[in-house]
Amino acid sequence: MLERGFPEVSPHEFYRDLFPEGSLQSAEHDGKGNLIATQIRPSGKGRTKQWVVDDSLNMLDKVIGDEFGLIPPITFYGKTHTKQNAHELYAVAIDIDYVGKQQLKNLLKQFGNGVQLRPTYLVSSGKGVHAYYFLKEPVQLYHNLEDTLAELKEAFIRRLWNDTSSIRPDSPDITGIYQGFRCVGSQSKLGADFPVKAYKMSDNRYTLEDIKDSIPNCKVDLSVLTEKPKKEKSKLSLGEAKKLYPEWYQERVVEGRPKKKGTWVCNEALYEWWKNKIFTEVKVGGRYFSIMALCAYGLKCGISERRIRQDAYSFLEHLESLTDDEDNHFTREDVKDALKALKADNKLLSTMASREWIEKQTKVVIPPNKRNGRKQEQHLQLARGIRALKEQMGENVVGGGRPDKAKIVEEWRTAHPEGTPKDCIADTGISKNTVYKWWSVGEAL
DNA sequence: CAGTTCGGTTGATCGAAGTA
DNA sequence: TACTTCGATCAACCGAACTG
Repeated sequence: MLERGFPEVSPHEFYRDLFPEGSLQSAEHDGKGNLIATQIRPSGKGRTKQWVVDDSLNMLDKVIGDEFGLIPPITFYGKTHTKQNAHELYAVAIDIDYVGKQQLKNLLKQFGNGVQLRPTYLVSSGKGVHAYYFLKEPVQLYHNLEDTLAELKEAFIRRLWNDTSSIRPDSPDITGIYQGFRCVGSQSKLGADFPVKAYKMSDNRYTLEDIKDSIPNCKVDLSVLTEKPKKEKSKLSLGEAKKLYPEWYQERVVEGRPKKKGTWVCNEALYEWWKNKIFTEVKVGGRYFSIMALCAYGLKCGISERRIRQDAYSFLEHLESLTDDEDNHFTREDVKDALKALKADNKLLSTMASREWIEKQTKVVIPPNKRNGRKQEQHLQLARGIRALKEQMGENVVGGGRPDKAKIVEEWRTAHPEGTPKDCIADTGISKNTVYKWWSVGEAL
C-alpha cells in the first residue's frame, strides 16, 4: 500500500535512527538515559512488563513480534515509564486514526507539496498512522516544560488530523508527550498478520520551532524551552507542615476546633466508615491488615495517634472472637505490630492508603466501580473525604460546584456606583436572580 | 415593576475504567 | 504508564412563575 518509493525499515534500523549509537546508556553510570519498552497483556493474562533497552538495542527483541508493545520516543532514567523518570524527547510522534486509502493518498500529497510538514518516518499502526518527526537535538524534559510541549503537540495534532487525513476528523486523539506508541515490529490492532511497519519518508530532522512554524497562527510560546528551570520556592504549606510536624498538626486539629465546621466531621466519617467495616466485614486473614488500614485512614483524616491506638485495641476482642483455628489467634501483639504503621514513612503510607491495596490485604470488598446502590455511595464517600481533606490542608480548591459570579457583580457596582440592578442585569447579561443575590453582598461592604 | 421561590441546567471535579 | 472518558455529585446559575 505504501509502495511509492518509500522504503520499509526494520524495527532495529528505525530505533537506531531515532536513538543514534551513543545516545543511550552503555555503561552503568554514564549519565545517559534508556528506552523503556512496555508490554501490555490482555486482561487476565499476566502482568504488564517493562524492559530497559540500552544502547545495544538488544532488548528490543522482547517486544518485537509481540501482541501489544509500546515504546515512547523518550529516554528515561531508571526502570519505569513514568513522568518522573523521563529524560529526553527524541521525536514528536503524532497519531492519526481512521485513515483510509484515500486519506493516506491525501496525506502523502500534502507531505509532498509542502502543505504539511513531511515526517521523518510514517508508521502504519493498523487503522491509522503514526507520523514521527525526529528532532535535531533531543529536548530535555524538565517538568516546567510539560505544559508548553503538550500545547504545541495538541496544535500539531489538530493541524495534521483533519477532514482530508482521517475518516473521523472531529474527534482527534490528543495524546500527551509521554504517551507510548505501538512499537515498530509488534502486532497491530488487526492481528499477527499485520505487524506495525515503518516507512522512511525523508532524512529531515526538525526543531520544535520548525514544527511551530508549520502550523498557521500557532501562538505557543516556546521561550521557556530555552530557559533553565527555576528553583522551586520553598514554601511551607499546611500539608507539608502536617508531614513535618504530625503531632502539632493533630493536636491542632483534634483539640483546637477547626475553623470550618463540617469539614473534619466529614473526614472523620471516612475513618468511622472504615471502623464500621472492621466490625462488619473483616474476616480471618484480613485482621492484621485491617488495623494497618485503620492507621492509614486515621492519619489521612487527621485523627490523633492516641485515638487511633485506642480504637485499634478496642477491636481486639471482636477480631479475636472470629478465630476459627486454635493456631491462629489474634493477640495484643498483633495489634501492636500493626500499629507500627503509624510510624511508617510516607511511601509505605501511600501504598497502604490505596483502595486496591486495602482491598487485597484485608479481603474487604471496597467496591471498585459498579455504580449501583450503596457501592456508589461508598465511592462518593471516599471522594468527598479526600476533597474535604485537601480543603482542610489548605489546598484551597474549590471543588464541588459551579463557580459563582459574585466578582462580576461587585466589579460592575464599583464601575457604576449609581447603577441600578436593572442596568446591571442588562449590562452583564447575568440573570436578575443572580444579580440580586450578590447585590446585597456588595452592600454590606 | 422590584424582588423572591422553585426546579431544571450547567460547569467543575472526583475515582475508576478504558484505551493507546 | 499516561491520559481521556464515564457516571455521578455538588453548588450555583437562570428561566418561569409567583408575590406585593
